[in-house]
Amino acid sequence: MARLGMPESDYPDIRELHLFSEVADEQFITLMRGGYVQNFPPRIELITEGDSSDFLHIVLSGSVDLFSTWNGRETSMATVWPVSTFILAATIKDAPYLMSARTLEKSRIALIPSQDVRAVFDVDQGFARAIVTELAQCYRSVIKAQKDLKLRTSLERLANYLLLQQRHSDDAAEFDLRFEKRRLASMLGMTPENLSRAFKALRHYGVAIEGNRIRITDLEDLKRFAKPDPLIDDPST
Amino acid sequence: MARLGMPESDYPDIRELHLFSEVADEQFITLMRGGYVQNFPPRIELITEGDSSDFLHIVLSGSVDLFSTWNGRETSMATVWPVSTFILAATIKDAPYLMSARTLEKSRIALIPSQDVRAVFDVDQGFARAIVTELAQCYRSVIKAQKDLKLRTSLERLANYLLLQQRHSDDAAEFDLRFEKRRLASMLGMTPENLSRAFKALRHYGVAIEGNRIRITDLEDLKRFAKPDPLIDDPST
DNA sequence: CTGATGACTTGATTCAGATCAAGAAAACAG
DNA sequence: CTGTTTTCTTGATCTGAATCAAGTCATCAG
Repeated sequence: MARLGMPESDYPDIRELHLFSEVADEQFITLMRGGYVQNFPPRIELITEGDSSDFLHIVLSGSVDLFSTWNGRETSMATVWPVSTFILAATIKDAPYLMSARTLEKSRIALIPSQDVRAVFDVDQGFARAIVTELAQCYRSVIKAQKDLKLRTSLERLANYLLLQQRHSDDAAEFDLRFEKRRLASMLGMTPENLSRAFKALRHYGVAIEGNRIRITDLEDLKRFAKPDPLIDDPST
Repeated sequence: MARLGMPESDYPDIRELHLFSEVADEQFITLMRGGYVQNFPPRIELITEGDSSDFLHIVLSGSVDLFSTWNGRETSMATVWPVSTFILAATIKDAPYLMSARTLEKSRIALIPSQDVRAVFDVDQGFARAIVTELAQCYRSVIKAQKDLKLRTSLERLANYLLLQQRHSDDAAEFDLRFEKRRLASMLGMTPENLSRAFKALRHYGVAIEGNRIRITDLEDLKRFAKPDPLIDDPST
C-alpha cells in the first residue's frame, strides 16, 4: 500500500500549505521524496499517544480526530481537516505523541519522516520561520479551546460553535453539521445525550434543528446568548 | 520607575534561559539595551487580554498569574515562575494577548519590545531555533493541561498535583504548598470550598494536611488513586 | 491586647451534566 | 423490501461540583 516517495501529483497541495510555502525548492523536493502517501479507511488509528514521533502527518483528504485517553476515559481534542499537518510539536521536539489520531472517514495522509523535517529545519530558514508561525498558531488555538472549556457551559460552547459554523458557511441562515453528533459532543466536551438536549434548549435562542440541518432563525438572539469573543472564537487571530 | 536599557546585572539570568542561550552576543546586547526592567508590587495587572503585544515579558523574580475572563467569569490558566518568559506566541505573531497577567507577589519583570524580538528572530538562526523549541514546549504544556482538565475529576487533579509538588520538593514526605489555596483552586479549575473538601477526601488515600503543610503518609496509596501519567504530568517530556 | 480583615472550613442546597434505560429514527446489508 | 445495526432522542435518576450561608482561624494594625 505504502511506497516510498510522494506522488508528484500531491506536491502542489502540500506546497500551498503555509508551512511549506517558503521552503527552498531543493529542500522541498528532499522532504517529498523521503515521504510517502497512504489511503486509510475510516476509523483507523494512525498514531497512539506515547509512541515516538517518527513522522510528520499531513491530511490531504478526509479528516482526522485527535483524541486522548486516561484511565479508561477518552476525549476528542481536535479535528484536522485538509490540507493541514498535525503533531508538528512532537516531531520538532523529538518527543512522544501526547495525542492519538484516527481517521474519521476515508482519508489520504502524507507521512514525512521526522528526522527529515528536523534536518531541513536546521538548514532552511524559511522553513524554520514557517514552523514558528505554525507552532504559535497551534499554541494559541489550544489556549482558546482551554478558555472555551473553562469559562463556558456546554450550552454556551454549542451556541458559539454554531455561530462559527455559520460564518464558515458564508453566513447562510441554513447549513449542515460537518460531523456526526456523537463526535461533535465529544469535541465540545459533552455526552451525546446532553448535546441532544442542548439543541432543544437553543430553540429558545433562535436555532432550529432538523436532522443534520441547522437553521438560525434569529441571529441577534443567538449572539446575545452566545456572546462570541474574538479572543476565544476567532480562529484567525 | 522604568528606564530604558536593562541593568547589566540582569544579563546573566536572562542569558541562561534556553530561549537566549544560542543568540549571538551582538543580538543579545541589542535585545537587552532595548528592553527595561521594572519592579512591581503584588496584584498588579501587567497585561490585559485583547491588548496588542508590545513586549515580551520575562519574570526575573516573584511570580505571575496568567488568567482569562469571559462574561464576568475568570479562570487561572497558568503560573509563571522565574526565570521564564511569557506571551511569546503573541509577540511572535504580533497578535493580541489571549490572556491577562498579574503579579502574585512583589516581582521583577523584564520587558523587551516585541518588534526587537521579531527583528532578531529574522536575522539570528540560533534565536529562531530556540523560539521553536520554546513554542513547542508551551504547546505541549497546554495540551497536557487540557487533558488533565477533560479526563480527570477535580479530586484526581489535586492528587496528581500533590505528587508533582512532592517530586518538586526532592521527594520529601513533607512539603509546603507554594500558593494560597484559593489560587490553587482556580488553577485546578475548582472553587476554594471544593478544594477544602478535596483535601479532606484525600486523607483516605494517604495525604495529611495541616495548614499549608502537606504530608504524604502513604505514597503508594496516593499513586494508586492518582494514576499519574507522564503524558499528562511530566513537565519535561 | 483587641478588633478588623481576609483566608479557610463546614454544612445545606442547587445546578449542570453524566449515567442508565428504553424507544424512535436512520443507515445499511442481504 | 426486510431485518439488523447504529445513531439519535427522550425521560428518570444520580453525581460532581458550584453556590449560598455561616462560622472559625490567622494575621496584623492600632
